[in-house]
Amino acid sequence: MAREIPKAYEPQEIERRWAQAWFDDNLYRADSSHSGQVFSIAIPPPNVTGSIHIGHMLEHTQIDILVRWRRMSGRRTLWLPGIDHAGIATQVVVERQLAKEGLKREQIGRDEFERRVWQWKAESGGSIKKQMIRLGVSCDWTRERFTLDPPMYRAVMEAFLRLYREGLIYRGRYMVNWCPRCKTALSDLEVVHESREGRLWYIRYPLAGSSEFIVVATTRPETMLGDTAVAVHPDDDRYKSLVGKKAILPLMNREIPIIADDIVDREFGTGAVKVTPAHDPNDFAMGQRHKLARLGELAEIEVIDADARMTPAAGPYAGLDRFAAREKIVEDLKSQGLLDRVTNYSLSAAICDRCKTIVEPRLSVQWFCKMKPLAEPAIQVVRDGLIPVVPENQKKVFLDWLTNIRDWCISRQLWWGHRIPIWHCADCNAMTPARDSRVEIINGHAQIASVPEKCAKCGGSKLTQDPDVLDTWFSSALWPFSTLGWPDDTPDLRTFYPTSLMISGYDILFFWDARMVMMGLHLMPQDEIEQRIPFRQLYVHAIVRDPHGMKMSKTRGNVVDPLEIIEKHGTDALRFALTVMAAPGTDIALSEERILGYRAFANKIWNAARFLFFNLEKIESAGVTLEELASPEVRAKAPYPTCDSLVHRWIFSRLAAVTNEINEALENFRFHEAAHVIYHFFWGDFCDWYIEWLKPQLARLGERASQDRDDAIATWRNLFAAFEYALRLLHPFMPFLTEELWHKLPQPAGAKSISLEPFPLASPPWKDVDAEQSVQQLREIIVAARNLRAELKVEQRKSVPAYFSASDGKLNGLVDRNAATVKMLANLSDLNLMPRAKFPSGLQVRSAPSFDFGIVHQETIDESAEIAKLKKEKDRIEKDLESKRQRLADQTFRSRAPAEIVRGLEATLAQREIEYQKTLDRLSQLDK
RNA sequence: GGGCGGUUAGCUCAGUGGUUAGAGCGUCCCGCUUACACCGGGAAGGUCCGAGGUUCAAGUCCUUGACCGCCCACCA
Repeated sequence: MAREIPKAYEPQEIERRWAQAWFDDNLYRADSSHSGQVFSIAIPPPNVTGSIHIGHMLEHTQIDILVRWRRMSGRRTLWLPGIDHAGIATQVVVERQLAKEGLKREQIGRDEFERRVWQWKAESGGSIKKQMIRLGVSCDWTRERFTLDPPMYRAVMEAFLRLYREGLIYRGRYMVNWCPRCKTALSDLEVVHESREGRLWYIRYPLAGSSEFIVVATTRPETMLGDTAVAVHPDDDRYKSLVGKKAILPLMNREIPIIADDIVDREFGTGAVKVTPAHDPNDFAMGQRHKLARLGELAEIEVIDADARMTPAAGPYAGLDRFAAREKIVEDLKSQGLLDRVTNYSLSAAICDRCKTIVEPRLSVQWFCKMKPLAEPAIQVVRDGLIPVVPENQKKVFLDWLTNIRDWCISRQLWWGHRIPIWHCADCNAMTPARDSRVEIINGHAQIASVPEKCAKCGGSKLTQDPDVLDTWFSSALWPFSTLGWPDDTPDLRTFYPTSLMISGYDILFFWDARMVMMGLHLMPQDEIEQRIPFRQLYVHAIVRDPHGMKMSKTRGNVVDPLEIIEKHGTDALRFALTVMAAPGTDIALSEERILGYRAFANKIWNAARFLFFNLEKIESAGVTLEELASPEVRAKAPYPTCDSLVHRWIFSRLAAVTNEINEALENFRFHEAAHVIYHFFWGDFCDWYIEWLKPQLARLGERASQDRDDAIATWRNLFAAFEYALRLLHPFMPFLTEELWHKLPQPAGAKSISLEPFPLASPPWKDVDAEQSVQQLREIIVAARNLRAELKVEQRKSVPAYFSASDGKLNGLVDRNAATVKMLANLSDLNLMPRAKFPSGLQVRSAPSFDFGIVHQETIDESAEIAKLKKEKDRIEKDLESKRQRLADQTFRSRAPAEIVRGLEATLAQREIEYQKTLDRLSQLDK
């Protein structure tokens, strides 16, 4: 048994050692072959390209706390880890690598490109896993998943094929968000809007056969080349007469109709709008409505291509970049006198979430998932509380989004991802799906196996697979069940689905959480809807901000790297800091000072342990072994009675209370409360009071008298038992520290980890109101004594005599019985109990409603300051008394408020009156 | 345009209608008492953003205003 422990807690080596041990031992492997209550959770899989950031740290900390707590509480617990292939992000990384070699992916081809990505993954993709292991997350690593692994690939194929056959996935030419840099379509969610200063150009469109103009306002003059109409509101008197007439499109000299449509806002600009069906979603819809197709091929004129360059249809501007074209067009309009005016206009720019390039609305052929039918059941389960959402206001956000949901563009023009299992016929253009979802492994990687042999429509054999891959979030949506073996009916799926809980950030509520609910409900086979939901609860956590509440960002330079912090202060300290600040629904302002504070907390506990072991030599020289004091069997029978057991009754009563508070807080995701409770218990109750109070008793071990000796042994046993019990309470929050210390205590043979020990659950029978009250009163008296000493500038080490007067005999008896402790903790040489009236003269006295406490004052006190202070106190009490008396005099209050409240107020008033009187007494003493 | 948060001590934040509103850090005073200076003891510091209202009782509930932040939206 290692008795010597270092003076300061140095977490680095200890944490690394335990993290590795937990991983190597497969300590958190979940068993699906037994019955019993289950707690399961699927990790929000970090991106394979990523590195652990502070958001992961928060998320993993919260999950790990709950997982450790549930596991210790006896649930069969699974936390399933995994990594996401992260389509665009990963592809970008490898493309950059290629660029360094002067290559583009098109040059090396799809197969070679995919090979390169896999190679990259093999080399660098493991770092995030290593980091997670280092964090000590209690995942079941035997069940680790990667979204492109064969079983997952197959699940994605299965989901796609089913939805396709049901008509919920379709292909078509629609307006999508197009990123000209990533060269792929994006879903609406992957486009973010940023407010930017822009311009509004007013352009004159000459009316055909007239010298008049109609002026339109636009933020995007370059699109005018693709205009096929001008639209006005049908009720707009200014333009009514023009509807049905033609305008001449400047620069292109094309005749376009003037149409009327309700969507036009009469207030905006001139009330006349140019219509560009190929480059604006509204205009596209208008084009459809007005069947501009009757104009033949001019209906949707694409003037901007996939690279955001002007197409041949842009005439003289062909080949120019979209923004260069804009400038030139404005120039040309100006020189032709067709630019009416330009105003400043603040607009919201649509930009690619990944690369921040301005996104282009673009017509293209894409795959879509029909959302309305999927959203309805999801709305139902959330609305009806089958999946409670915490904090609850997120529920509304969730439901609003689902209610207004639009179809989801699921195809991406990338090479890294799950390839769409559909084949196109070269002869008749019909589509033929894979025959089933089976996958085969080619070059070590999954790929669809059941390739169709001939076209389902014409029987032709010239089939080519659709080149697109699926949005990464499509596979994410299946995560809670694809990771458990779906579509097969596996023991894991039967045991752990629905998962117990989903914890994720509010930033991916729509990206991920909502889609998991929809897919789970639609694809899982069970009849009962509550068996199909992907998780039984949804906890939405906040984001971590910098010390001033600013969002962390690379450009601001205020990003903190959790791994750096961990190296400096330890994982436990960071975990605790994040936890104690994590009130549901509010963001966290994380500062290094705060982390330092919890590093100090870890050190405090470390040193409490150190104290326990410090005296072992003395103990052993007295012939007592550590096992006798702290073996599991001995601990189990605590608390042990002693001849003066007040403080023991008190600490165990506190433990009982704290146990209930922590369990209840965790039950309700009130992480900050739970952490707060254990913090103050350990530091305040256990270290500051319990240990300090016990010190003299512990020292009595060497004494000959058998009563003292027995008492000392009982005291030691209680101390160890309380400490070990508290370590278990703390373990989910500070896993490393508690594991290390727990192993320094005697443990049963084969005991592996504190994390597999029971978490204190059922309310232990230790509640002792009398002991809590008594210790509270003694604490107040000791604090009053210290307070008075400090005010009188009595030297800290100097022991002085004191006088004490209690308001009642009970308190007097309590102080009498505990005089030794009071004297020790307040450093008093003597404690004389006598009525206030008999206090010797020349004392300085401090008073509380229930007692007076006096010591001889050594120095003259600053009387005027003292008087000022007392007057302030007097005013305060007067105000308080007045308001209380008023309330008590109010008959409505007396008749309507609960009797308990009235009684409480009366009692407080009585106390305050005593305080008031005592304050007046002191004032009159000083004033004379 | 719609919606959601927030405004409480110098700073960052808790606070579940009820008796004298809390924490951490910071500040000030005193202490290296053999667990811990990553410590111990003590102290100062708040008309809970403003205005109305409900209630016996409001930091807490309602209405409204101001300011700050965020999300959503087919804001030419």
